[in-house]
Amino acid sequence: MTNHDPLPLTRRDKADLRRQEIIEVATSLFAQRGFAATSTKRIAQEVGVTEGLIFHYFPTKSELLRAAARQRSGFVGEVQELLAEAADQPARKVLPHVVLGWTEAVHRQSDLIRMLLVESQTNPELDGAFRTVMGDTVEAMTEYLESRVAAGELRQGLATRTSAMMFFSSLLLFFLANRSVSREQWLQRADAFTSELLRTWFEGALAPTDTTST
Amino acid sequence: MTNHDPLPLTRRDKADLRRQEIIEVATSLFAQRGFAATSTKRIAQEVGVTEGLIFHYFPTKSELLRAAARQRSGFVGEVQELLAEAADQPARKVLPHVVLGWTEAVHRQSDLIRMLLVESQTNPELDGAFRTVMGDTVEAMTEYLESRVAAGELRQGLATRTSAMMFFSSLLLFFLANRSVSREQWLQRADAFTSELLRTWFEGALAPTDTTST
DNA sequence: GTCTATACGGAGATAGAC
DNA sequence: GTCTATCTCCGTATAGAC
Repeated sequence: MTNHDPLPLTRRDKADLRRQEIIEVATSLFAQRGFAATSTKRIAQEVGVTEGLIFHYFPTKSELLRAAARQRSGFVGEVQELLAEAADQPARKVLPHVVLGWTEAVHRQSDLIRMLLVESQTNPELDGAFRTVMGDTVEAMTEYLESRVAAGELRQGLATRTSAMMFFSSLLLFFLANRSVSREQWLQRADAFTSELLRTWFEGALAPTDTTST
Repeated sequence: MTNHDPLPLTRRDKADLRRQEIIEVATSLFAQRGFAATSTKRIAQEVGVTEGLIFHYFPTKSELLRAAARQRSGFVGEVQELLAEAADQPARKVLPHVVLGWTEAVHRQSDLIRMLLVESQTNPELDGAFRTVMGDTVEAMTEYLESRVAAGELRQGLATRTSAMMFFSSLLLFFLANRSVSREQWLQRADAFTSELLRTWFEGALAPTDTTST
């Protein structure tokens, strides 16, 4: 039993893999068609197993949704890591990289994000999950911005949390608005959008008060 | 027929009213529970009629969704009006009012907005409706901002469309994040959020380059 | 215009063999 | 762990009386 097989796939391992596989397929379908509009039969077909097996792993369809929503840790971890690397570095230098990295993280976890966003609007249980993702992400960014205010790079009295929310919101809607474009187009637009967003945020929208007139 | 009754409720009028009533109830339920999770029976109950009558007015449930999505004109008109009033006036003066007005418009049409946002993610037909709302709104704001650049109030080379998207995104997510708070709390937060957002956008995040040192 | 009655299919879920 | 078979209910939609 506990000997080291060449192919170390115990029954338990196989079960875990299948479980994970079901969760991933379900997440993808929930994101594309919505939870209520996705039948357990369809999930089973896509996985390549019988409907009964779905209920072997998950007592109810709702339980499967909950399990799918619990994957969120991946995304939050990714964005926090990006900010951890940036700590103590000047915003002008690292934010372009961080913000673009966020956008890519959203893109990579697009199924999960869309499922959370959509289902959280109608499902009180997922509401918490979405709020956590948003809250943790915004919190991490807020702290970084605060540190740059303290370092003197950013303005005293800057609305750091509101700024963080603004970044999060803009990136999320950018993602929603561009979800159907090709990979290259997407990268190009993401780069243009994030750099314009950052430049505006850094420098402000007002024309310089003309002290050194023409 | 064409005479002027004291109570001018023709059969046609009554039918139109009922139709409208069904659309409104449906919009509300679709927003709260999602399209797929809302049964025609439930809609009928809420309206106070029989299920059969729903199908007298709308051939299919999907057709009812389409009809509900077509109400969108109200919201877009409202935001465009706000900007029309603001035309040629300085951004510093009118944008606080405009942005707060947007937020209130979103709030007033919250069912419609949420339904569009959520269902557009899974329904290709509604995708167009949502994009139109977003596109028209962003376009109107972009034009106004351009005019303020031309007037010399805002910076040359300002990313006007990206700025407009930023406003739209931030307001939408503000709305999603605060949909369950009380009316007073909501007004208070909306006021704080929009004024912080605007101040940051106007003035930028960078600390002033210290030419007049201490 | 509105209701009653009903057809029909597909949904989630269970039992039990292998 | 996986499949086959089956149950039950509820969903959308229709027909026809009033």
